[in-house]
Amino acid sequence: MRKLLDEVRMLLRDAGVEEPRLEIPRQAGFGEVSCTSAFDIAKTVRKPPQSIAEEIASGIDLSKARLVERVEAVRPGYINFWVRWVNFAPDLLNTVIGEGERFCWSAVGRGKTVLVEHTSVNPNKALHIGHARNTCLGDSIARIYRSQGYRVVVANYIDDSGSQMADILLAFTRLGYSPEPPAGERFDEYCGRIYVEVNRLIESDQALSQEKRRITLEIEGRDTETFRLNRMVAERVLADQLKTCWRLGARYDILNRESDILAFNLWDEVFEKLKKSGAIYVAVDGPKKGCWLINLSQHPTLAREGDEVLVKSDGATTYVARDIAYAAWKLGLLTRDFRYRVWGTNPDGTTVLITDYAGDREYRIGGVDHTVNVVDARQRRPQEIVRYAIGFLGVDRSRYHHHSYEVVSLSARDAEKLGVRQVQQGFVHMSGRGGVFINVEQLLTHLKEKAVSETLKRHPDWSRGKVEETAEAIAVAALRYNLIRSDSDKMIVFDTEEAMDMEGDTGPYIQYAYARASRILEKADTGPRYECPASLADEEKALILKIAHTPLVVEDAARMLLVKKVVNHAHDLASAFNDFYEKCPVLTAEADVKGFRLAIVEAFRTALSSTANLIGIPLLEEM
RNA sequence: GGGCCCGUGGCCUAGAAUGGAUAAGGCGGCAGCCUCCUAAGCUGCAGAUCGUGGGUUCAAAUCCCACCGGGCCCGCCA
Repeated sequence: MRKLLDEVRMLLRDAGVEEPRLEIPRQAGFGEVSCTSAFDIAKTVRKPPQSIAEEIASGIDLSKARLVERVEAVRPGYINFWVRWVNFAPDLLNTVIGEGERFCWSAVGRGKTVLVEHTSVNPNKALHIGHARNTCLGDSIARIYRSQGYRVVVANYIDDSGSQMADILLAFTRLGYSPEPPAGERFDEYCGRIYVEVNRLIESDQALSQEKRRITLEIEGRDTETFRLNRMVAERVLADQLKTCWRLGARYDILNRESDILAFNLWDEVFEKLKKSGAIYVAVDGPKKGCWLINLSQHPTLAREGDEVLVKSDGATTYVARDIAYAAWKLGLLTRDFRYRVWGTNPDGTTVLITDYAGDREYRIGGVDHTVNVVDARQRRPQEIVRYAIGFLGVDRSRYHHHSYEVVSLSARDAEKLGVRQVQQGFVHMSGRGGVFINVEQLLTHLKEKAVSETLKRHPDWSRGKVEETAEAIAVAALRYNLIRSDSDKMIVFDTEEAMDMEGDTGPYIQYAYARASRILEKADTGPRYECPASLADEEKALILKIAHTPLVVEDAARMLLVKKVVNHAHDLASAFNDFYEKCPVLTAEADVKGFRLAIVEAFRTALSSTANLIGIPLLEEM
C-alpha cells in the first residue's frame, strides 16, 4: 500500500503538484486512492477545484506507472486513482505472506524503552469488569508498542498500604474470620466479600472504626505482626488477581509495591529536588499550616482549584507525593532503585519480579523514554499534578502520559439483579465496597459455559478437552473485544445479557472468520499462486484492499495510542473476508482462480492474526 | 462555584487529531439464503433534523463560540 501511495505521489509531483494530499476513499467507486489537492490549490489560484483537478489529471503521465491504471477528475474536484490489479495484487499478497508474523511490525521504537503500567488493582479484592477494561487496554497498548520495536516494560502497581487493606486485617484479627476461605471460594473473592461485610459493620460501630484506624497505622510500621499479616494477605490476593489477568492474556515484568516506595525512600530525593526548583512551599498559616504544597497557580486549569498537599503537617507523604516519586523513578531521575525477588512466571515463560527490601534481584529500567499510566478518568487531576511536578525536575512532561479511560458501570438490569434498588438512570456505578460489581472470573465462566454449549452443538464429536480449550478462547475474545472496542473516553454501561452475545460485532465474529479461512487452507490440495486472474470480483478487491490498509492502521493506532482503531480494523478485515467467503468459492474454482484465492486467504490470515495479536484476541483454527 | 469528559436511527457503537464525494456496522423488528470451503455467516426492508443555536469555509458529525442534557473531579483519603 505504501508503494502505491508513493507511486501516486510521484505521479502527482511530476504533474506539478508540490505536496499532494492523499486519502483513501471511504466508499468503493472512487478508486483506491484519492487526491484532494485541487481544493487546496483552488484557495490560492482563483479557479474552481474541478477544472484544476481536470488539468492535473490530464497532466499525469501513466506510462511510468506500474500500480496505477487509471486517473480521473471527479465532481467537486477529486483526483481519483484506480489500481492496476494485475501488478498490485500479486505484489501485495507476496509481501504480506512473505512477512508472515512480522507483517505490521515497525522499527520506529528501536532503541527506546517504554514503561506501560496497568491493572494496579488494590490487593484486597478480586478483579471486576472495570478493572478488566484497564488490564485489556493496558495489555493491548503494551502489545502495540512491542510491535513497533520498543522495548516494553510492563508494571503493575500494588497499592498495599491503604486503609482498604485494614478492613481485611480487621476481619482476621478481631472479627473471627478464618484466614482460609471456605472450600470453593478463591482467596481474592473471599477478601472482596469480607471487604463488603466489614464496611457494613463499621458504618454502625464506632469502636470498630477506631480499631481499623489503629490497624492502618500499624501496617506502616515494618516490623509489626500486622505488617507481616498485611503482606501475606496482599500477596495471596495478588496471586489470584494475576491468575485472572493471565487468563485475559496479560503479562507483567514487575510488580511495584507502594509500601516499597516508602521502604526504599524514593521520596526524599524528589523532595529535595522539588524544594530546589521552587515548585513547592510550606504553608506558614491557614488551615494547611505546616504542610508542604505544590504551587499550581501557574497551571492553566488546575490553578483555580488550589494547591495540592504533598507532605502533611505530621511529615507523612500523601498519595500524590508518592506517585511523583514513583514517576521520577520511572524516568530515571533518582539514584535510588528498588530491589526485587522472583514472583513467578508468566504464561509466556517470562519472569515476573516483585519489589522486596530484602530481595536479591535488580531490575534496571534505566530511566525509560516514555511512561504510560493506564488509570481511570477519575484520577485525571492527581495524574496531571504528577505530570506537572516532574516538569520541575527538568523532565520533558510529554514523557509522562496518563492514558485515561472512562469507568465501566452496570446496566439497570444487572444492577437490579445485584440487589440495587431505585435505579434512576439507565446505569449504576460499580462499588467494590458496596458489593455492586461483576466479577471477571465469574463472567468468564459464564461466557465459557455458553461457548461450550454452542461448540457442542456444532461439534458433538469433539473431546471434552478440545471443547473446553475452544470455549475458553471464545470467552476471552468476547470479553476483551467488548471492553476495548469503543472509545476510552466513553463510559461502558455493561450488561451481562448483551455481553453474552457471540454474533455480530463481537470477538467470536473475528475468530469465526479466521477459523473459516483456516479450514479452506487446510483442505486445499494445492498452494497459492500469485498471478492475478484477468478479472477480480468486487469482494476480492475489497478484501485485498483491507489487508493492504492494515499496516497503515496499525501505524496510526500506535502513534495515537488508540487501541480501538486496531479492534475496528480487525472487525473490518473479518467482515470483508465473510463477504468474500460468501461470493467467491475457493476450493471449487478453476485452477488459476483457486490458486490466487488461496493466496488471498493466506494473506488474510496473516493480516488478521497480526491485528488480533495486538489486541490479545486469541484465534482458533476451528470453532 | 471552577475544571475535565461524553451526547450519532428504539438501543449499542464506528466515522473527529489531515474539514471533503450517498453518515458505516451491530443489537432488536420484519422478509429471505445451508444437496455448495463451518449459518458464531450472508442478503433485503423499515428506521438519523449527527443534543440545540450561532460562526468559520466552496465544503462541518468533524474546527470555533454559546447553551442544554448526562457523567466525573475539586480532602493534611488512597
